Amino acid sequence: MPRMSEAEKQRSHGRILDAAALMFRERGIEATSVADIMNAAGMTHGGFYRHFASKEELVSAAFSHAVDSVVSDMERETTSASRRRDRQAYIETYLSPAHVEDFGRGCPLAAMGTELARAGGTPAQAGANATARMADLLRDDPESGTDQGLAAMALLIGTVTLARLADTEKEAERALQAGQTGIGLFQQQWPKGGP
Amino acid sequence: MPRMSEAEKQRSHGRILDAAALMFRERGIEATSVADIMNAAGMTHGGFYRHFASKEELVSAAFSHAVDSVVSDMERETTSASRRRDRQAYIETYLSPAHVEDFGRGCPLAAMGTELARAGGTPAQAGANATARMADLLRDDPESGTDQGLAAMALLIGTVTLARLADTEKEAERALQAGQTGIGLFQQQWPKGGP
DNA sequence: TGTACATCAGTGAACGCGCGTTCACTGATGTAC
DNA sequence: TGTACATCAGTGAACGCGCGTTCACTGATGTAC
Repeated sequence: MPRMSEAEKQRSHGRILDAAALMFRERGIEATSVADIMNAAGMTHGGFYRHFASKEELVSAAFSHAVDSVVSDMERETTSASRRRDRQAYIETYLSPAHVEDFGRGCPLAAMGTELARAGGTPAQAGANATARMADLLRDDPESGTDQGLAAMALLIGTVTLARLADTEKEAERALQAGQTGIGLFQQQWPKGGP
Repeated sequence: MPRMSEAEKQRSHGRILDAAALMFRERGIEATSVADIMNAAGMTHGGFYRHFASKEELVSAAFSHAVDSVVSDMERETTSASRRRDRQAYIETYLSPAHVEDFGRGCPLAAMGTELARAGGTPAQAGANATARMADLLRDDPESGTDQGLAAMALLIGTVTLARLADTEKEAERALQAGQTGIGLFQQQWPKGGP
């Protein structure tokens, strides 16, 4: 059957990235094998190394791919009003039971953050970039410091982590509610000053 | 050499638990093998199953052991003044560069939370228990709702997660600073009411 | 208190298995003339 | 436009390796008399 055309190869590449971005978040990096991902992408494992030099390289690429898919829509907004609307919608989705249940399509930092930090190197760097990108989008005002976005990001990640551990839906909802209240406080009461 | 006395066995059991609590946090659960832990505890891997029925059982036990070591001192405090002092000291230590660097002796939820949630079953239940325990200790006032402790816990976990991803010390410090400011807001401005 | 014996904590080889990676192979693609 | 040929995307078997778990074995411990 091989060889495929260049266009076909790029399509394969995209399918690998999509599958990896989903499965790494769903099951974790260590628990997901190269063969698992290639199967999900409709290929056998042997072809993997025509696309990536190693699993570690795929980890960075798939993580950044996942971040793009979550964030790039918001980055395109131009007016401050539409940005604010997007931000509110994002927070609402983030702190929803659906997000708690769906690791695979959820926040890449919440799903992979700790594993990336332990991995160090390129994967951790991709994580640091994502942090900056997402914190900037969550930043509420030019008047509040950049820290406000960072704190909001931290609170969102921590809240979803706790909600995912809860053994009942009710406890998960309580965690989400607490996170929501906290975000509200950050938006209304964060000390002004600093760029 | 075998067989050891009952007292000796209990000491071995403690060493396995200590090693597992350290290594699971340091390297992650999946990345730590039963043999690694037994070696660190000064034994060979074969004896493991005289102590635990499976690796999963050890995960729950070691996690709870880690939580105990972090939390039981605080739970012993009786007066509300000494509790408050302990709480402040705990938060300060939590949001320190030392904690960011030291996975192994740090917060078990920050190190293992996501992995426990994915594991489900007993490990996730142990995580849920720990959440309740720690959130209760972080709760600032009888006047603030229980949610305040939960939000504080979430912010702490998220902050350390982001700080651990940072590629420079300066960025890590910025995350910790943002978390500190957020905690301050929770303590002073959290809406009153609720049990 | 002394003796005979069952128990069982820890050892180290072995089990089947799946991992990340390599490689000879295939045949359609893209290129040179 | 047609032909000859090098390229290389994807296949599937194979590599060495470490995993969680099992097991026959050992000898000190704890127990029964």
